[in-house]
Amino acid sequence: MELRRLQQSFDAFDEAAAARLGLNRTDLRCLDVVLAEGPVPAGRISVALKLSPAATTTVIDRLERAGMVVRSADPGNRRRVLVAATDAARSAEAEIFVPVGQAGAQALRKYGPDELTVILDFLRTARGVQEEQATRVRVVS
Amino acid sequence: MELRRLQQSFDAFDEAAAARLGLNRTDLRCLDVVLAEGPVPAGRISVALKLSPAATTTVIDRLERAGMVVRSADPGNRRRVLVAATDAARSAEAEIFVPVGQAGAQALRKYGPDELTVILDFLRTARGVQEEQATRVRVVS
DNA sequence: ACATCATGTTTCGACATTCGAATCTTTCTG
DNA sequence: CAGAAAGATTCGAATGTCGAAACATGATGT
Repeated sequence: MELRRLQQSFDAFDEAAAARLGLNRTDLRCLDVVLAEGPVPAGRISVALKLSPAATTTVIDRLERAGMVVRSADPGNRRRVLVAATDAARSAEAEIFVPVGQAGAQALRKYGPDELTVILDFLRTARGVQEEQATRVRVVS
Repeated sequence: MELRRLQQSFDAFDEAAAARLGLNRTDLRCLDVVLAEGPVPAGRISVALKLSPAATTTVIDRLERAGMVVRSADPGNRRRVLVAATDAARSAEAEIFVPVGQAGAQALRKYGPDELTVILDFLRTARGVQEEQATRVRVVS
């Protein structure tokens, strides 16, 4: 299946990006969340990454040591720790991730509206199949 | 992007499949290779999974202990160890993985030839973009 | 033949990542 | 205002991975 190869190429990109930044894959996913959602509480990262609170703490530790995020107390709730991206993280984003979106958008220009509709429908259909099969497999039959 | 969600759904399926079989994700990928390629030498698994030889040995150990594969000496080259799937593995395949392919094929029936062409072209284009960006990121600039 | 080198896998010790349970602080509730 | 709940961290244990060394087998040159 061609989808398989696409998956592998995503994997290869993530791998390359992580290596470039000197991070592991988990840290990279965490950074992605922080960049996408602005300052987020640690617990939010925990659920987004499906990691235990303990593991999340150490992920944030590593990113902080790498200079990619900073912790700050939430003024409205001092139990919370807010994690925010640093300038270094934003510049990494600009250098590594933004061009991917641009290249992707560029590549899509060759398709007409009808074709884009088909593509979008396909993506949703494929996702539907995967989710359906995942729940089937999860069932304790 | 919708591709992101598709990726996540693949991830969720793999997660569910691994949990169902009581394996970790690496072991599952290994089993996938063995099922797909018939009896394979351990070194082949090592490169397919991008794991060190040492790690590969322990992956095979775990799968063997789980009753999913068996080791046998390659008659033509006794340094080699051939890893083959067991009946238990084939039945797991039939129960978990085969239906995914069937459901996928079924879902594709709603598209006409032209639409399938567009979809295939898109998948290849997307992969091209990802690979291109991966090599860009890998460059030591 | 045979010493030497190359190939393929395994063993061993070390390191990194994750988890569960316990702890600590802050906030909510009766 | 005492006790429970929420949010994050610390600690020790378990798991997965690696590099280097070891081991067995096969290939090569003289």
